[in-house]
Amino acid sequence: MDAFFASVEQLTRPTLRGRPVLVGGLGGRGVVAGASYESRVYGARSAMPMHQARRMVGASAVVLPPRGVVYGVASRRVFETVRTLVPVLEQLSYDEAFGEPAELAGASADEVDEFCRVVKARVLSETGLVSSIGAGSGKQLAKIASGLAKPDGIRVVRRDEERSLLDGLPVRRLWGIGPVAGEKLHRLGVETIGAFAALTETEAADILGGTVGPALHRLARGIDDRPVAENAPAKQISAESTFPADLTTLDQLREAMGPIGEHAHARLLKDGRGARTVTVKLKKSDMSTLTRSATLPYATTDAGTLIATARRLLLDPVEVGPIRLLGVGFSGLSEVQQESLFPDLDLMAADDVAHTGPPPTVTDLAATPPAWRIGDDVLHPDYGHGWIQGAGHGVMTVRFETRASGPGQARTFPDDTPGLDRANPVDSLDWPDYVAELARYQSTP
DNA sequence: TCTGGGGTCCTAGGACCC
DNA sequence: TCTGGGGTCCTAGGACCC
Repeated sequence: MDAFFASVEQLTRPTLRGRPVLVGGLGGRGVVAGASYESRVYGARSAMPMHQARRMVGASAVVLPPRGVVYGVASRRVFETVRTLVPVLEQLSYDEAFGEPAELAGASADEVDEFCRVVKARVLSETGLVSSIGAGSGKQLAKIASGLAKPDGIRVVRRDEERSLLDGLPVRRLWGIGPVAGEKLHRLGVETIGAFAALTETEAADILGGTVGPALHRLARGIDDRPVAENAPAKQISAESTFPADLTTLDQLREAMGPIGEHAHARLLKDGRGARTVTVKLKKSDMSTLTRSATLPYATTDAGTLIATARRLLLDPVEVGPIRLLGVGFSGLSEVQQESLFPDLDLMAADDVAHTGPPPTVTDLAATPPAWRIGDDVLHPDYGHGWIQGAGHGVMTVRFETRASGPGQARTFPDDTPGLDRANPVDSLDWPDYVAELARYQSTP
């Protein structure tokens, strides 16, 4: 998908179409998670510090916090659509997947191109989102081709052009060569995939390690017979959070562990499996990370056990230095049987919880409801679904629009306007059946 | 005002077992 | 009476991906 997060924002908030949109953390330590093509013109890119991207784009930048649930639903719809044409998909992320449609075995480049056209058109008509498709003899080439196809394109790499295409590309374009490997190769004067391919396998192994080196060397030579396979179940479930300012005491870390541990635990419950190993991750102010882990004798879904284990693993900032990020991970995931050896004790414990309730969380203790923030979805009894364009000084500006409404009007209200309520962000993606029907009718030749 | 959050895979040392 | 080899599990760190 092209500029996926930003494109979903532009789809569901039509006023943003044609404008430089940046999606990501708004705080001082946020980075860009999605940049629309209009913002890329100014040099903004994913993973760039948000303040830097905002400065590059200037006053016209629209900066929005990520709406993960909306992207999740959009992503599901995209791949459900693709699956009708390519049943086996290997999903790489929210917005990218490999497929190897059986009917294209032995097909000509023109036939592959035509197939891609059908997929792209189907994704657009079903979801309203623009995609790019790359095709080649293996996953590495398909991936490179899809990068070349962007935006809104198709690129089919024929066998007889593989070598010349690969040879000229910077070695960093090889999937698996990151900043460290790229720098190692640069120091040795190896700048292109062709130059890397020209090394011996032994040299590749010496530079990049005995496993990774030869594997990447084969890819650089265009040898890529890795299968396309459905994703395996997750091996690890984690949550982490970067603090607005570094934490300097163990007490602060212990307190911060609550919501982060609960977040990770909620996702574990959603997965349905239990975890045996708890890992705590601490990122220091110099960006280096420390991890500590502990393995329990059995897998569990119990929040108390898992979070208490995580708390025991914390290190004291007085000893290790200020901490900017805390993370908790659960691994060693397996089905856990619900039957207990001690049902009576469990009943008593459940009774306990019923009487005392769960311990209060940080959010419970905040007396006031969370304030309206830029990007929030709202519902007004007369004007319908909208999003907050600006907030502060006791007033807020809401633009009433969704994917279905087209560009809408902005109105300004006092913060405490009765009837103005939080809305389900996913509703902004709604596309009434009759509109979809009409779109299909109009696109039929 | 530097650098998010959620993942996978690899390496390497040590414990432990046969 | 000084010491092999293979295997698994656990822990910690790091590269890389989107």
